[in-house]
Formats: sequence, C-alpha cells, structure tokens
Amino acid sequence: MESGSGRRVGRPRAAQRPDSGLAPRAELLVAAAELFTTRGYAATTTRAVAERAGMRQASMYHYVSGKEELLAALLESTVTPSLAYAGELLADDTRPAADRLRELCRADVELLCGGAHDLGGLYLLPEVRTGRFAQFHAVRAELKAAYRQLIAATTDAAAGGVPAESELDLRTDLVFGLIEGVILVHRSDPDRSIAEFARATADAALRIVGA
Amino acid sequence: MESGSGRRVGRPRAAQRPDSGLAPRAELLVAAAELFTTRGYAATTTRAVAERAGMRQASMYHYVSGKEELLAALLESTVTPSLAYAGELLADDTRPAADRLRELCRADVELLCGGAHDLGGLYLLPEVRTGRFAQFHAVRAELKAAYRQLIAATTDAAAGGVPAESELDLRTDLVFGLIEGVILVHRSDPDRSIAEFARATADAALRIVGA
DNA sequence: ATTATCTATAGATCTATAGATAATGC
DNA sequence: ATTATCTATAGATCTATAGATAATGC
Repeated sequence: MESGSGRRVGRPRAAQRPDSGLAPRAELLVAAAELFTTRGYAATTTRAVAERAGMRQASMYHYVSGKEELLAALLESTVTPSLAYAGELLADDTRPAADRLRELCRADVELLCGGAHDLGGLYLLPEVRTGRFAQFHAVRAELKAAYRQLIAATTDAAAGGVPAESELDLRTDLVFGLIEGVILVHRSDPDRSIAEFARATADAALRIVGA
Repeated sequence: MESGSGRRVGRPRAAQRPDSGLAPRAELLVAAAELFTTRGYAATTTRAVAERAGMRQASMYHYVSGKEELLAALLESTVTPSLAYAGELLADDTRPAADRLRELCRADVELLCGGAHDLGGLYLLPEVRTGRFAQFHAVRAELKAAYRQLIAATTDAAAGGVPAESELDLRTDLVFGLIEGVILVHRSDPDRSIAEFARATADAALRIVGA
C-alpha cells in the first residue's frame, strides 16, 4: 500500500526508476495488462512482465503465484464494475427501459475501451476460454443476464409486443456481441473520442434491439 | 496432391491413420486452424500441430518453414474469398446498394463462422497484429474499403442525403466491427443455424447504417 | 536414386525455487 | 528480526537441424 517516497524496507531494486506511485502488485497488473493485450498471454513471459514493472523476474513471485493469477485478476476487474452498474440500472424503475439499456451499453463501452490499457482486449485472448477462468465466466454470464432483462423490458415497451424467447436470445447475443466487438473497432481507430464512440455504439445497440 | 490410397513413396508414417484424403500441407493447415483458434497461436507448439496432422514434429518442416507460415496462409484464406465477392458486388449496378451491402455482410458472416474450423477466430489472435502479417492486413484493408463504398452508396440512396466523411468512417467501422464481433457471438452459441444467423447479422448491419 | 518420413539432439528458451543480500525496525 | 529484493540455477520445455531409414521408381 504505502508508496510514500521515503525509505523502503527490503533490498533496493536493481534498476531503480522514478516511483510509479503504485504498490508493486499494481505495477505488475498494469504491466501485465499492457503486454497481454498487445502480445498475447502465452507470448508474454514472466520476465517481460516483471521487468516492465521494474523488478527482476523472480521478484514477481513475491506478489503473485504466476501469470495465471495476473490474468484472472485483470479479467475480473473488467466485468465487476459493469455488473454493479447493471444492478443499479435494473433496480431503477423510474426510467424507461430503453434509456437504461442505452446507458448500460454506453458505460460498458467506456469501461472496455476507456481504460488506459485496452482491458477489453483481454476478452479476446484464446486462453481466457480455458477452464481456469471459470470465476470470470460466471460473472460475465451474470452481466449478460442483466443485458437480457433490460432488452426484454425494452422490447416489451416497444410496438410489436413481447418477442419469443429465442428471438430475445438472439437479440441479447447480437447486442452483447456488438459491445464486445467494439473492442475491435476501437483498435482500428484508437484516437476517436471514446465518449462519442460509446454513445454511437449504444445507439447502434438500441437499433439492433428495434427500439 | 496425389492422395490415392495406393502405395506412397517415402518412409511410412509412424502412427498411421485412415487416409484423410488431404495433401500433407493441407492436413497441417487444418490442424493449425483448429489449434490456433482454440488454444491460441503462441500456446500451440509445432509438435501439437504436426501430431494432430498425423506426422511427427520434425516432419512438418518438410512442408512449411514453421508456425508463422501456417498462420499467414490461414489468414489469407479467410479474407480472399470475401474480397473477390465484394468486387463482384461493387461492379453489379443492377441491384440497389442496400441489397448488395446486405449480401456482402451475409456472405462474410457465413465465411467467418461457417467454415469447419472457426477461421474467423484467427482475427482475434493478438499475434496477428504483429507486423509479420502485413500482407493479410493489406488485403483486409481492401475489403474494408469495399464495405465503405457500399455503405456510402446505401446511405446516398436513403433519405437524409450524403453523410459527412467522418460519419461514413464511423458507420463503416461499426459495421465492420459488427461483422468481426459476430465471431464472438457465434462462439457463445455455436449451434445456432449459420444461415439464419448470417441473415440476422446482415439485417442488423443495415439498421446500423440507417437504411 | 529419390522421396517422405523417422529418431535423436543441440541450443535456446522459460518457470519457479533456493538461498544470498541490503535495506529498515526495534 | 523482518522484509523486499536480488542472483543463480535446475528442470522442463520447444524449435529447428542433422543424419538415418523405409518406402517406391527406374
């Protein structure tokens, strides 16, 4: 925790750099996020992560058990905030469902693309599908369920009446896919204003849903 | 080329299996596609590819120079057919632009998701962004340009008049992103009918464009 | 003789542990 | 004494080459 510039306990680092202000574990997470998203998980060595965080390879093991723990922690940090927000929006029945759906989409895109290190890009790593990240998948499934509920409420209110279950599934998948696909779009033009882009994506989602 | 079941020149394979009917290089490509998309590029060893193709690790080098060549070949096979089709559609001015755009989207989704081995998934590999696959990126940029032209023609024809360049760029990115994001959607529910799904995605694309 | 494969392996990693060291804290 | 780091390295890979071998072709 303590990162005050004063003297620090323990042997000094070999290559010292200006204090990042982050705790060592956080330095490792930032380094891992950058490397995993740009080079991939398997292609990133523990040495690369540690060295980028300013310490030697072996020192990393003082803070984490290995690469896997870093990826798991990063993944959860990308989905937990959206899930919490989705819970708030679901509970707020003073606003029309379409507004709340739009707002969730917008916030989700901002989170995925807005963070300093393209955290959304982690979703695309093939290793994420291996069973070791079950916790992440569980939380993500909850988020998807929240989207589904908001989409149902939105289409309910729109003309045309209640859609069939399978139609609702399809729309949920398309919207969820659009949001995640947005990561690819963001990559193809990272300079575009995130706020504007998030709004445009949310509008596109509502059009997909047919609101 | 020759795969006739008759006697074959050269030392027999150690572990023989029923003849796949494919040339050895094609066997390697199929094996690589499966492994790269499920486990990732860096996480896939040359041994895994060769063994899945029915030969020993070292024998692979008789046909390809290494993993990199396999990925490059696979990537190009995913984009070349769509690009050719896009060329045809652009030339055909007997059909309304919106129809042609819808058709390109539909065909592209079918190609990306319909192939036996989720070739679209290759786009998501982080290693693909490294400079070594410049040829692929060039062809893909051409395909995007074709999308852009069709989108421009579509919105031209629609009410509201010609959009600004930046608006056209955004729409192109969103549509292109939707098509690529579709890979993620497909993964989340691989059993859904591809044909129907491709049609739904094409419709979603047209709604994004505002046609 | 030519070919497609094999077995064996050198050299280059990469991970994770063992044990040393250089700070502060008391 | 405690702590955070370091250096060194064993063991486990993984790639790509060298050279042997078991078929067919002539």
